[in-house]
Amino acid sequence: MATANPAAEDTRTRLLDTAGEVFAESGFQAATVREICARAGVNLALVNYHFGDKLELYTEVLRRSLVAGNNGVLERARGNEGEPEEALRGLIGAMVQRVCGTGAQAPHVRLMVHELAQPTAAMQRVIDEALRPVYDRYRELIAEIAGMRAGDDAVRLCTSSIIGQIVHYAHARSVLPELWPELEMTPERVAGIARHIADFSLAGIRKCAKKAQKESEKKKKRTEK
Amino acid sequence: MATANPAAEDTRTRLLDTAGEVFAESGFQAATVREICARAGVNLALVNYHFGDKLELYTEVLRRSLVAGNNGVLERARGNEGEPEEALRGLIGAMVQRVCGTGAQAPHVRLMVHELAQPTAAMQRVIDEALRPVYDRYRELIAEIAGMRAGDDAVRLCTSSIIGQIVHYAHARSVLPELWPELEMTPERVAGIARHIADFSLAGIRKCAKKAQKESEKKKKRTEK
DNA sequence: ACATCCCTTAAACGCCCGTTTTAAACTCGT
DNA sequence: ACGAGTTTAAAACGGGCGTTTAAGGGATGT
Repeated sequence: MATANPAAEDTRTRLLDTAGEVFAESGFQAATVREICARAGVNLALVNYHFGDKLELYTEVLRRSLVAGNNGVLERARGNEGEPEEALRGLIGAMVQRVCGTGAQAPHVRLMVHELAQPTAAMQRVIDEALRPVYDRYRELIAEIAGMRAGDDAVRLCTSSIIGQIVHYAHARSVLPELWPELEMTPERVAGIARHIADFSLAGIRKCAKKAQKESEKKKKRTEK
Repeated sequence: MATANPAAEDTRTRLLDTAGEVFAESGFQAATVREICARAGVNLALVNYHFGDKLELYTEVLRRSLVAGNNGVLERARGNEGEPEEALRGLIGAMVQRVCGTGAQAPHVRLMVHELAQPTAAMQRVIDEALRPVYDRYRELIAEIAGMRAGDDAVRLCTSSIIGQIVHYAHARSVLPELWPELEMTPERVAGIARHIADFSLAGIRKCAKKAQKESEKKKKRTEK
């Protein structure tokens, strides 16, 4: 056995990259092995030779995408320990940049959009490796800012509110140009969107915190009576 | 010609209803004519007899869904003219109920989710009849609340924030039970989600309004100098 | 009663899919 | 230099899809 053909790794990688693009465009079901191989400039049988079948190719694409996708998002928020508001801003900024970006990161997000619309067997892995860590990190930060516990319903609602605002730009990508024709995703615009979501959400979180405080005071009074 | 066979209308309707369910589950591409006919208990060829082909069946399903879907959403917000905040709360409540509802309205939303993930030729109709009216109504209300114009970027950002929060519950439907296992979509819970989004967003909108006011004052000062 | 027309049925067609097979080309240890 | 082992190429296979076709009911108007 021993040394593999040096071209083989190239072909395998090229196949993975191209598959990532095609799966990102069409989703797992609608993407075809023929399309992937044609675009990669490799033979049709290579998918089965290198990966066994279409599903394993997809799984490998998704695995690589998850590894590459999480790099930098959670880390960007780790830097500002002790300043939860700045950490939240950093996390929102990183995610918005990923979601709205038009560069190499776009396939990662579009893969997720398809996976959410039509989950495959790989969904559980996506949840555990990509979604839950981010979701939990948001809850931590929001709980700290609002002075609540990460398990509180109010914290979870705020978390959904923030994530919803961000991923909306991924899901609405195909219709936003119709509803907001002037919108162009320049770096400044992306930063502006992130700033808006952070400001908007911090105001919302503080409102939730006040509301919860009032209610707990009411409860206190009630028990005192 | 005159009187059509009464059974014909039945099968046509049954086909439409079943197709709505199947398309909502799988999307246009992944749904199969055979599955639809089998579930409806009708012959395979009837899709082509009654509708011509799969795409026209889908278009008709979508058309009916759009008609049924818009009924009540915008109307519920029309009642409170002159009180934009209450109108906004009503609009958010109606949309959340539709998105989170588990009843007959669920297919409508899921159709949209699939259409967004993988747009078909019917996308333009979806935008014009379902999305733009709601989007514009949000902009009107937000502009009124914030004291801005509906065309302002800040208003559009707030609109995306609100819509994003709401439709998040549609897109995340397949993963939310994993991330928030205790969540059950009881009517009270749905109402609570709507209330949260309204409170959260009104706080965000007011923050945006303040920010815009400060900036316009700064500009004023700058021009005075 | 019969002819008419709309509706339904069952079977088949052609196409594209994922996958497999067969043979040719290439690489590398000896 | 050469043959064993590995990688590529091309064609074909079986299956599921949307769609079509040709024939079979069944109520209706005369």
